[in-house]
Amino acid sequence: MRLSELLFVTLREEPADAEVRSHALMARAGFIQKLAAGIYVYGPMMWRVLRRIEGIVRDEHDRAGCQEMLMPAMQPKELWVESGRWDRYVSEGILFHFKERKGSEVCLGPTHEEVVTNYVRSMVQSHKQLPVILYQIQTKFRDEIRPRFGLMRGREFIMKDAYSFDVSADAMAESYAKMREVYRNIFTRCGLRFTPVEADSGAIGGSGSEEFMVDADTGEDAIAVCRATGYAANLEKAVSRITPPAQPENELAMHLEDTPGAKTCDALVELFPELPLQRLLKTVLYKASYGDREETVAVMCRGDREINETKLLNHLGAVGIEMADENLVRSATGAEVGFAGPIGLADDVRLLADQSVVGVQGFLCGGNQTDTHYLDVYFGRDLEQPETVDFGTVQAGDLMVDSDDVIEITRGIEVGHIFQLGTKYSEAMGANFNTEAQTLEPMWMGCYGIGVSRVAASAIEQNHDENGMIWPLPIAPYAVHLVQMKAGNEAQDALAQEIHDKLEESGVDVLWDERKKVSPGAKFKDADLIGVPIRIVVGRDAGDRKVEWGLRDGEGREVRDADEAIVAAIQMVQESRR
RNA sequence: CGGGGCGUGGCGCAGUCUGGUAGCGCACCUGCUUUGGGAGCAGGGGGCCGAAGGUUCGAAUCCUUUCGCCCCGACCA
Repeated sequence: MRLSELLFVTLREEPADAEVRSHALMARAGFIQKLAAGIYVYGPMMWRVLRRIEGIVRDEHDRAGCQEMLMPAMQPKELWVESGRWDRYVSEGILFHFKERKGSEVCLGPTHEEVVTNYVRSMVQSHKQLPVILYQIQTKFRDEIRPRFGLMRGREFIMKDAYSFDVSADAMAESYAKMREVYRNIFTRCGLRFTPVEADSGAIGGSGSEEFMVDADTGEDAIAVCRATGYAANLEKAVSRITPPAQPENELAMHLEDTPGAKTCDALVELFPELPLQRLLKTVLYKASYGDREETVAVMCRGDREINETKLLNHLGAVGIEMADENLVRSATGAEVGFAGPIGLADDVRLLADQSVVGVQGFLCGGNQTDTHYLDVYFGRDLEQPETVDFGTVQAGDLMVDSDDVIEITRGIEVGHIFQLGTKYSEAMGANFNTEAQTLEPMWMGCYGIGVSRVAASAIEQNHDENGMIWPLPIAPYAVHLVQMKAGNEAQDALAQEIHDKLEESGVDVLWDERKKVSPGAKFKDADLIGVPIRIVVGRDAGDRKVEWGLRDGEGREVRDADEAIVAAIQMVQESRR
């Protein structure tokens, strides 16, 4: 492709609203253009990248026996009421929905469990038709609370979603295992460094679930990993072991102390410097909602630990939880915010404890009166230890549950998520099949998502330098950037044309910069910015059939014979497709 | 949802406090020169200053309303 014939515009300055590198670079290079918050135009160059990623996704799915299809983006409310998700998605505000002409309500699909289940329940009647795995690549819509980071968290984005249907839990697990392999292959082929992690299944529901995280410091998700054992889990889900603090030297009677203004653990530590932070138990109040009712929940937790709201939410089985506001704290504790404790809470408050309190004795906790705390409190003696569950957030340095290996915390970008849904949707929506024994049973489902546009953004987050993007060859918009120094020079024109033609004939996509009146410096800057992985420069040695060969990441720069360069490029491209 | 900030040629910004009819850099167009890391000179085109209403002889600038965008926060007691 001749660059002079493309709609190709690069900016010297970064757009003011770009926060992460991938966003800034893609915008500068004209790959994307913002239309509204979290909504982007994919330019021709970007679309080439997305199609490459889609190609790999398709190839791996098809190879595993999955079948591609396409479902509507517009979905009737009725389906979502059937699955029971309408109210939750609407109240969380992430569903784009509207009334159509006749007044019935419609949403723009954020995901397609309902539609695919509806489709399959009428298409599949017999166990003989199972298993089946369907997938599609399509634009999804989510009215994110706060879209940001360019393509990383948009309100409209491209997603591949797949759904498996099986006759039993075991068969579902087999499909799931197959898809896990498909995912590993896809991300490996895309040239990404990634970590599969155990995950919480969230609003989609279900049991087993793993996320595929692209390793990146700018990632929105925190991950707990243990190098020794290979354990890796999303922080929402991660579990660990911590050791209880030393027991107090002598047992004193519980008593109330004045702690004026000491509303935080930090303030209390200053007030009682001899007391270790681990022997300070905070009590955090939450408002849990269950759709039809609400409940106030108090959770005790060690002063040096933090509560994991996802674990709490899951344990409670609530639709949502949020930190209690000032008024609720006052009515539950009788005190201002900052003095909540387990003793003397209002009757309707449910008291729980995180496992970090296990073995803590002689501790400090809130007095449920403004400006007071209890000191030297003992479980068993002064109060019953409340129901104790793991509600804690893993911290760097924690130990594995079943070994003495240490856990560390890293960050990643979630590009894929696979779930075992079980029969949640098939039961709710009556997606049943006839068994060999002539009984009717719900299908066992799995669902599997890949953020295609996010894969592109995370590839740049992982591969760039101060000059621009560096695309992994398998997903690069072009494989070879042919930079012609001086357009109009006879020898250069002839050699560049020849290289271009030979590469294209071999199926290698070439971007040929033959722009006139553009200085060599500008051409190099543009080439660096758009990050095509292989670069061949046709310049002053064109008469001798010599070119400069180099990779965008700076490797292997040398003067080569033109024919050698052609062969080398073809070979690299072919290798990258395996 | 709470707080803060910003909307001025395609992009990045100044001008707003102290009203007088819009400017700079990049990009773009024409010509000449230039050609291995964002070339030089000369000439040129393009903006009802987010929108609506108000104050005024006069509004990018002051007042009111509204829309959009960005950032931070959403309280670990």
